[in-house]
Amino acid sequence: VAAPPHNPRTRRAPTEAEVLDAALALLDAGGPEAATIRRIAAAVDAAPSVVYTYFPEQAAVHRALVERLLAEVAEGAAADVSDHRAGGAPHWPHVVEVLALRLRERLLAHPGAVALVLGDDLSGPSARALGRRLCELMADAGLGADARRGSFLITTYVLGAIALSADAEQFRWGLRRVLGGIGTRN
Amino acid sequence: VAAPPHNPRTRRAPTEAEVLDAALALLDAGGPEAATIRRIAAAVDAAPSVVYTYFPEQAAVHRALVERLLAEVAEGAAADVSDHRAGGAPHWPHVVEVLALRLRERLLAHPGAVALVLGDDLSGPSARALGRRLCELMADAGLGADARRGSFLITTYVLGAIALSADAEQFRWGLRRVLGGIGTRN
DNA sequence: ACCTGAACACCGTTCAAGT
DNA sequence: ACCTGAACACCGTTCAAGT
Repeated sequence: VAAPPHNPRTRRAPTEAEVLDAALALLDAGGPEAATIRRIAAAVDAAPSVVYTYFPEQAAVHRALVERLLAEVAEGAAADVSDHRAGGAPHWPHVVEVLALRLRERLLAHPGAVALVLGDDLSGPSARALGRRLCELMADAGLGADARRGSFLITTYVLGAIALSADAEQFRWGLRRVLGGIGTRN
Repeated sequence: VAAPPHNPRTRRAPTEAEVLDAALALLDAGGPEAATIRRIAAAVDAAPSVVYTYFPEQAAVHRALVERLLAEVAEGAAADVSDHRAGGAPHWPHVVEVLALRLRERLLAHPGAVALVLGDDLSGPSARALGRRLCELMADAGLGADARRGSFLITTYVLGAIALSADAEQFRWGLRRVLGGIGTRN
């Protein structure tokens, strides 16, 4: 019942989301070097050049994948932080810990994407939103001028630990020490 | 006065060190994607396959480059640590700080190699030697069973900061907080 | 026995040629 | 006007053919 695959008139052009879905599936199945433009195109049953309909170069596909992965984390973060501000207010280190664990979990679900995130300049909307949330938390914690540095330190630690494949226990231990170090007056 | 380049009898086969020199030069000049097996071979005026005389695959060239870069740092570290143990003994955080700054400096001299180090599993001799030195320092500091975790945390921070292009001031600030966090009883 | 370079199976990216 | 797929300039890797 499928349409004849070689007639352009019956073949619907793939969506940007379909292209990204295919890229992520290839990334999960075969790591970063499997998520080739040509294979992405083949996965959506199209010519290689269709990818260029949405992305000017391969790096743009990578950026879009990073954005997609960080978007969920950023949304969750927004909710957590406003909960924190409104309600009973657990200690800020706990909120950061939840955030960090969520980010790690999200990335470990797509190990092939780790290299992409590490290579990213984190200038996308979701990366910026995450950084902003962290900054707010640090500022609320009374770090003042050091809030920016503190949030950068946390980001550094979380991504470094993921790059070095820290296990869950090591990750928690290090995170707590980092948070302790930030909280201590120098 | 140069020998005719196309006569194999007068063309000396390149050394492993010459191959690595060429690879590092290409890495410095054009980033990771410029250090191609074919371009490395061309730089030493040979056929692509000469690289396979010394390295079974491209990843082995990358590992060798990481090893070469870390070797200097590891040697310096050995000297610093034994100084620390023998002499007037500055605080261990100071020794770690020197070590961390040296590693950062060494890697920043070859920005193209940063991705290689982050992708490496740090199982080479120099990486292990560095890890051992850090562990000794942590153990001397009285961390006991946490020495291993502490040294891993430091490595995580240093590599993470390099990956995220932290500037010198941010690097020092974060490093001191990390060291402070390790030093504090939980 | 050894080393080469041509060959193979891929890449990312572009753009003339068809509809 | 639009989209395709052939073409271009590269890759990493292998191995028959020469010395």
